[in-house]
Amino acid sequence: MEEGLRERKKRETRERISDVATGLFMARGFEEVTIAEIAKAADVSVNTVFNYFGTKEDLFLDRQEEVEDVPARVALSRGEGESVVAAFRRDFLAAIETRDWRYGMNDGAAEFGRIMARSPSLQSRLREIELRRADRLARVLAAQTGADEDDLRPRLVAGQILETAVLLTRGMWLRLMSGQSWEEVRPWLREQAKAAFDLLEGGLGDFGT
Amino acid sequence: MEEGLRERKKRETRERISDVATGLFMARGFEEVTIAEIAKAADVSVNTVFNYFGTKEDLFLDRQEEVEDVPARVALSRGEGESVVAAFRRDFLAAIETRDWRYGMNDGAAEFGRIMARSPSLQSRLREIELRRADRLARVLAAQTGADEDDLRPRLVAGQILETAVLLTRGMWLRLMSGQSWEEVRPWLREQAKAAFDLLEGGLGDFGT
DNA sequence: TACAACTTTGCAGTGACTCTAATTTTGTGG
DNA sequence: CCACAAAATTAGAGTCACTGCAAAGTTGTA
Repeated sequence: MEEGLRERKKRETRERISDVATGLFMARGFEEVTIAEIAKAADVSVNTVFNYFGTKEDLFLDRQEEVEDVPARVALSRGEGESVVAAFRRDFLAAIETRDWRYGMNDGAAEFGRIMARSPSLQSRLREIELRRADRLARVLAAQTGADEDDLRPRLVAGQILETAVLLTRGMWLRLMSGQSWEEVRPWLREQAKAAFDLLEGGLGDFGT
Repeated sequence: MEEGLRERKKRETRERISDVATGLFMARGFEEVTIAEIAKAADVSVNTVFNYFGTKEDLFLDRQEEVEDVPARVALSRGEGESVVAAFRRDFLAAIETRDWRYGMNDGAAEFGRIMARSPSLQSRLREIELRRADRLARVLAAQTGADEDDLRPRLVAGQILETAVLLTRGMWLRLMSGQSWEEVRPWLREQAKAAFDLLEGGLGDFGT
């Protein structure tokens, strides 16, 4: 299937807008940049920006949406007899070693975190994406375990696991943002991830007594 | 300490605005009502509305914010030797029997849920409140267990517990919204709550194998 | 080359929210 | 009871994300 001129132009325009926007956000922060500026810098009209991106937040969180089904895929592709928690533990610990961008561990992480931290609307949008991730994971788990419609457990399991991953990631961001290098953060993250998944696997039990 | 005329008027104005707004939202939905309408109906200027409520969402979620520290208090007031999970299980199961409004189990729950369900911005605001609840609970837990600054576990425990409560509540809302009576929903909620807290207490272990 | 389909644009809104400068209302000291 | 300060309310003008529509431009196709 050839990519015609029309398709190519559309892709290019979309990428140009996204790149220009990201550059401006990085330089000056999310709230401080208006869509009108982005449009002008990308040499398109404001309406064209909205043709490609439904909201301003989408301009920044584009790639997060793309990987909305990552957790569901982790659950689907786990080994025979491997528990769900085990699969996510393995995936997350591997991500630490490879600095997987799907978990926000790539190079720009500190800057990404700084921008997120200063914009409530971006944070809220990210939470939305995480919510959809959890819902999708829950559907996969429900199908795999044959749980019936009324059973909340698949959704609970999905929620617990993703909440764990989110909190680990948030901790990582905070440390990167405070100026620590990735090599300083990595051991902490490894250790906390292990503790977190242990807690998840073994339960909160008598925590706090 | 007397309540002077000024204080009384302020309180009355605030309540009038909040009541008028809630009434309009109930009748026509959140997005469908403008602040200008609310101001006119409450016989104040638009600016006065913003004097009392920072955002439109706050007009509806006023009471939720008031009880932002409920989970922290549950943790603080638990019995000697009682685990955190046990305390929340107890509190939640009790709430089911008394239809505690703090857990959204009061009479207007179905209508409340319907309005929430149709407004993404309200949902996002509620998530924010829940986030702050979890942060506050985490601080209490950290203090109680003497966990050090780097230890994510208190925040993880807080997150897991509140996520559980949120999902139980969401399930309840969905059922109430679909027309089921409270008497039909209650047994389901009891059962699911027990299962949920069991899962939380004992861990996800080999779920999904 | 003509025509249909699609993309981009301009224009005119709407509505939440902000800022500033009046104007009104309330508490207080003489 | 009367000024005067402090606080509350208001009007007015503006910003910005986002929407809807119709006109203009571009691309694929017969």
